[in-house]
Amino acid sequence: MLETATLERRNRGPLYLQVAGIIRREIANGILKPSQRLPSIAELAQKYQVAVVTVRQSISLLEEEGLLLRQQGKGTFISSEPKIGKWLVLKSDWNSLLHHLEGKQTKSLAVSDNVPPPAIDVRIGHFEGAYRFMKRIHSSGDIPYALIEIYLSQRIYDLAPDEFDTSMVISVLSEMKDANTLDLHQSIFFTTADHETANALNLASNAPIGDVVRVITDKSGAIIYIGKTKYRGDFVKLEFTSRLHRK
Amino acid sequence: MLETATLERRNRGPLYLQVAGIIRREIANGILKPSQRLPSIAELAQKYQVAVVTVRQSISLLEEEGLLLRQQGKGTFISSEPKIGKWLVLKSDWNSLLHHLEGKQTKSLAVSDNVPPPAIDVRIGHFEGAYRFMKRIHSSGDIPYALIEIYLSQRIYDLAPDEFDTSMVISVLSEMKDANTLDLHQSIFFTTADHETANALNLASNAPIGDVVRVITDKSGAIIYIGKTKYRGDFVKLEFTSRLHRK
DNA sequence: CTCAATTTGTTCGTATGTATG
DNA sequence: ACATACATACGAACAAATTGA
Repeated sequence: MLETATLERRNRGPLYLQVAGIIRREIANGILKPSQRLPSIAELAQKYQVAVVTVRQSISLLEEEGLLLRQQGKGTFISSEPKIGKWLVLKSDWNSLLHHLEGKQTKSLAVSDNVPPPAIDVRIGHFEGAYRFMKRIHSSGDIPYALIEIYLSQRIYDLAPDEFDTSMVISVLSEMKDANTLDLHQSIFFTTADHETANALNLASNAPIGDVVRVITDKSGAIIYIGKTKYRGDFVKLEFTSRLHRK
Repeated sequence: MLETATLERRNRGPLYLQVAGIIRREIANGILKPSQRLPSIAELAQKYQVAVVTVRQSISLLEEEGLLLRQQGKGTFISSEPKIGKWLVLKSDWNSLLHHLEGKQTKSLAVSDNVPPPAIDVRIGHFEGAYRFMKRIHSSGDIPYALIEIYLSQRIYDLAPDEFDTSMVISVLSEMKDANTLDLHQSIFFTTADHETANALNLASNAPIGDVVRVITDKSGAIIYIGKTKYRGDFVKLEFTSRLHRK
């Protein structure tokens, strides 16, 4: 009885896509490096316990994507300039959230006033009245890398509507008085792109994405900001840095 | 012009799996709530632009997974106790990393001494000599939720080998002198399970996971710890909390 | 230079799975 | 439930390019 090991024969989609996914990820993560030679197709087939033809199909797909280069008689090589594995690094502490706009564009998709706040399954704080809703896409160069839904307390929005409309919301918030009494809560989920996100970010509907929910509360515990951001998994990495201080 | 919208007709696997994935995700994210009634199969087919039979196939799969309950003549309902969407919350700041072991088990998979450090593509710090390698699985109840590979500076390990072998490494580190001069760098990637991770965590090979790389440096900038952790996306969420302090 | 070994490329055939009407 | 079309997975045979003995 052969152990199929890693690959799911049922319910998880075509084998050749699973194999392609594994190799694609190894390239993205730098395990396979540019110009490096892949094991022969026969070896890969042995490794993953699939037919040679199936591996070939995976390889063909990755070649179309520009990640691999095949040479008859020589072997298969990682492209010297794979368009993958170049991470957009987002440092996600308070200070760094502010200046991450150089070379990046924001496009507004939707806006509406006096919206009820979304369900937040935590006891982070309490809601206050109505919120202003804004949906935006962030791009870096040509590449859309995040889809964000913002709920900003209407009370806060009305303090500086023009600025909130044209600038990054968190950036504007940080310029306001009492800004240093605000708390930032970030929840990170690892999931796959839904319908809308896949469209907006030009992804397949099962592509891995990061779902980050940011909630900002003021010193009274009122929730003044909720931001739900979906990041492309193949392009974005988040970074957090902290100094140990024991309690 | 019909909107195919979300679903990929090519190269992304069977339609019924894509549809099942969408519904599964909506349950996990709380968009569809326990005991709630699903739209009729005909409506779903209309919504996703696929054949009725295809939706039926998706529904059957989710019923097998225990997420849905079908009642002839009434409709399809979200299970009242879906085994999904109940998050294991890991607070990932320094203090919280220490006590996150109640009700959780750690199993050691591999250990080896004097290993060269892995490639770290950053200028976080400098390596020092050899490292001790440890591979572990963390479980909560019956559920394995993380696979972690640890590289601990051999110099540090030799200070308290027994404790590092039996306890959580970061926890032991924090008990050592000069602990409050240590810096923690966390990088978070959104990706899909590879071969080994899928096996270890009992996942399909393309399931979404979070890949967190933690690097700890001492005050001289020496890298004393590298931890590469892969978290199950369907079970783990990370939380970060911070207070705004403007510079 | 020739030959053998290796590796990818191409083309059959066949069985099963998937999607639709 | 059935019929049809297409996709997926496998194995096998042979062709073409590369390498090194």
